[in-house]
Amino acid sequence: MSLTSESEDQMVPKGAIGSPSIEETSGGGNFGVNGPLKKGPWTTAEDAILHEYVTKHGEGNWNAVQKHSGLARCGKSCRLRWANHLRPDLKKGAFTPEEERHIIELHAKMGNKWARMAAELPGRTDNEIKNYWNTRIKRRQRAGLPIYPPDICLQALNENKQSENVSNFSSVDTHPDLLPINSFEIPAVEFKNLELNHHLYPPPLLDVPARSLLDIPANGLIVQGLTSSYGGKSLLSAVHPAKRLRQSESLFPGLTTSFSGSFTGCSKYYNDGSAQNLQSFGFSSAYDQNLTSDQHSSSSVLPGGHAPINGNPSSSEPTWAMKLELPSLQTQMGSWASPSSPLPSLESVDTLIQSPPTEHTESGSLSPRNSGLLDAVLYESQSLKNFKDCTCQQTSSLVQGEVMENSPMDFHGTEWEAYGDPVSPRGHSSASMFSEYTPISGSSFDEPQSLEIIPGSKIKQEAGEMLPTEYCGKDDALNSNQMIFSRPDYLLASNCFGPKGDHNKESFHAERCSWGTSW
DNA sequence: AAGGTCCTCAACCGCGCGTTA
DNA sequence: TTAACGCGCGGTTGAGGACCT
Repeated sequence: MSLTSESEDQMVPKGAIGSPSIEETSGGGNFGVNGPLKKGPWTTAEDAILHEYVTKHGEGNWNAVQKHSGLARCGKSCRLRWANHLRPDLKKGAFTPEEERHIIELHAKMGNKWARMAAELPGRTDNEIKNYWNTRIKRRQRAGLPIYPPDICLQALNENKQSENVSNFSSVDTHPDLLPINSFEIPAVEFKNLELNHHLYPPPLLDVPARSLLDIPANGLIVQGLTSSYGGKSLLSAVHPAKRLRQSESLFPGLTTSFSGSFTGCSKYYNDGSAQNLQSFGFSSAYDQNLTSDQHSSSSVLPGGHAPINGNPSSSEPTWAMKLELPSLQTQMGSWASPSSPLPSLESVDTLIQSPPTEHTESGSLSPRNSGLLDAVLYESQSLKNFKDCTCQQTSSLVQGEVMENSPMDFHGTEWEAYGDPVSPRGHSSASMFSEYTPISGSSFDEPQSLEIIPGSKIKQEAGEMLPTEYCGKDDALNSNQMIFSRPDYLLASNCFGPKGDHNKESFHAERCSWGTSW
């Protein structure tokens, strides 16, 4: 589908550089110095003009290209064409297996940071990578396969842990901005939205969307930000600012919203009758205790100042569930597999679910954090204090929750099997799902809990005992299994989107086997 | 062979950030 | 201080080829 192979090259006469004679089918109402700006596929003649111009004048100042080259293309279009097709250092052709592998690894670490990924793949463009990934994702989702191979999960986990060691949570003490990024940053509103919008998702249609939702990585970016100052930027820099403002606003303002209540819709939706469990699984209590105890803190804890600014009108699109953001495994690794960031990725949820406006979005107020003033810092400090004060309560409440009805062993045994049924809309206990998060949510900053003491870690260990080693390779079986269990898709799929006890072992095996052949 | 569907990917769009005047 | 501009990024769209019935 080469654009330059088009036979309409004549549309732009050779030697048109400097000539305003390029016009023909102008796509839109935009006008440049050369008349209406053209849109659509580039012709070889246009390519030649652009190439010549850039060769002569260098890259940059793309609007000048449009002005001086005679191209009836906006600077933006010129830049894109050059970057994606004309650059001399571009590597054409299909991705090599090595490149594919690298992309997977990079995505596990970075999420949808296409430009960054492209920087790691010489000769490849962000657009190429993005298209490749999206295609690949669709394929795998159709096949009901996991997005990441276990070894990459493991690798991402290890890297994430390393980076965590470099900048561990001690930084919280000195970096108030990081404090907010903790396990309590749960997009309760998102779940609320699930309820609000569940009518959009007739159970039969859940398969793909649910899968997509689940495949979302937790907000690894959060961890990333915490642990490795991704790209030299601060914490949430990895999260698209636009999204933070346009979508996330609605994520957190409703932190006072009972998580259980929010998820009730989900459980109800999936007809697994786990609403009760959800309500008591402890997450809600943890949330409520911590967040509702201080509404300000609920918004102040929002990383990057996600505090609601308004009703977030832009996030009302009902298309939320169809988004396929595949979050970074780092997210998964960090947020799901490590005690430090236990909760579902804010970004992933954020990205996946464009929250419709809710009453919560209005209930929120600007977080003091956003002010950048001293009081914000003080406020931050207070929030931290409150957080710590609540930690014990939360933890205990979690333990006491009905979720405990699910013994770890029981829970994990079935969950694992459930993982193999990625498209099963039917339910598993949502409560059990949260049981994994819960422990983490109750973790304390000043207690980088060991795996032994956090329920989540215990779960992992048990999971590892139950998992077939061949899935991940003998040596890494345990770790890989841990990874699997830390995967958001696994967690969600097994807990929220299917009734407990209703598992598809065939699917599981199919998926398990797929790892060895589909990469 | 024709029609329909799926898939790929180039290109566009909207947005935010940084710089500059 | 702020508005304008340039740029880059990520998400989405749609044309066209491939495949299927």
